Amino acid sequence: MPELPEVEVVRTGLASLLLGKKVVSAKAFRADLRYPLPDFSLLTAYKLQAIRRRSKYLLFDFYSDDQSPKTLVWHLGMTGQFHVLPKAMSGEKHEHVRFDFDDGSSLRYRDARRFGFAGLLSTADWSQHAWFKHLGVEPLRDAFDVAELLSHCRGRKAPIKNMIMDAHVVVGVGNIYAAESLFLAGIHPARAAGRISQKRLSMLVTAIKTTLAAAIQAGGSSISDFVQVDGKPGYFAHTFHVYGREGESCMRCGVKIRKITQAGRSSFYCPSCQH
DNA sequence: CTGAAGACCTGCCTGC
DNA sequence: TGCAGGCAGGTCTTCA
Repeated sequence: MPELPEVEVVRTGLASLLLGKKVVSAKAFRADLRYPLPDFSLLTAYKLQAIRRRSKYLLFDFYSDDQSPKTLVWHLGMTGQFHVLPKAMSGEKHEHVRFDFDDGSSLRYRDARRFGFAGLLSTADWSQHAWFKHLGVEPLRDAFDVAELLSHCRGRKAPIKNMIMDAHVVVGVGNIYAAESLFLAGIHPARAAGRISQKRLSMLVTAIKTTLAAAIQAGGSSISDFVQVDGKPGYFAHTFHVYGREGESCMRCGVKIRKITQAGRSSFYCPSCQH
């Protein structure tokens, strides 16, 4: 389900419901998702102190009075969903993990395609884990600027779309927001990254920040099966400029939107507005 | 090193 | 109505 904005919306939703609660029990209903799952029962009697986000990962910080702090790391893959439901409510289809808290609420993880994954790490050194060690900058931070992007693009022949979707370069930009950002910046998705002027890369940096921030503001736009943490369907209608609009008219110039395949993924663009 | 392609899974939509 | 085929938000591994 998620690109960065959706993960951020899930983060704030879960934080509003669960911070300060103590884990009474925690268990998985299968041994693995994408990777083997950790022993969630180790979190019993821990309290949830904070929920952070790095890239598309959620970081749940737990503490206890007599044991060292732990950080539960979670990636939602393509179809992962967290719901907070009453403890008594029965499990849903594809529910793989549940955490019960001391106030009677219950956090459930569903994931039809099981591309999600989780790990239980020490709070002191989670960032040294292989999942995080080589990640690029956060797109909404000041550290993501034209100099940073230029340093990765210089001399590269790979298409710019692949470059901005590469988590070593900048994190959190998925297929949908890559397409939308490139439209806003007027850059063709297949253009070689090393052959784009600094001025246009600068516009791209701004477009990525604007697009992601707007999507977070809208409550996480994109996904047809996006569901809010209270379990209610939470599909926020959102009009994209190019994503999913093959054959329809460009909102800016009227020319028909085209679709191509890059690195096995669909790319949408306006042949008149993007070069 | 770079870049492309395949793999992991299930659900849903399209077309015959 | 049934069923094969294609496609889907992400990431990692393999191969040329």
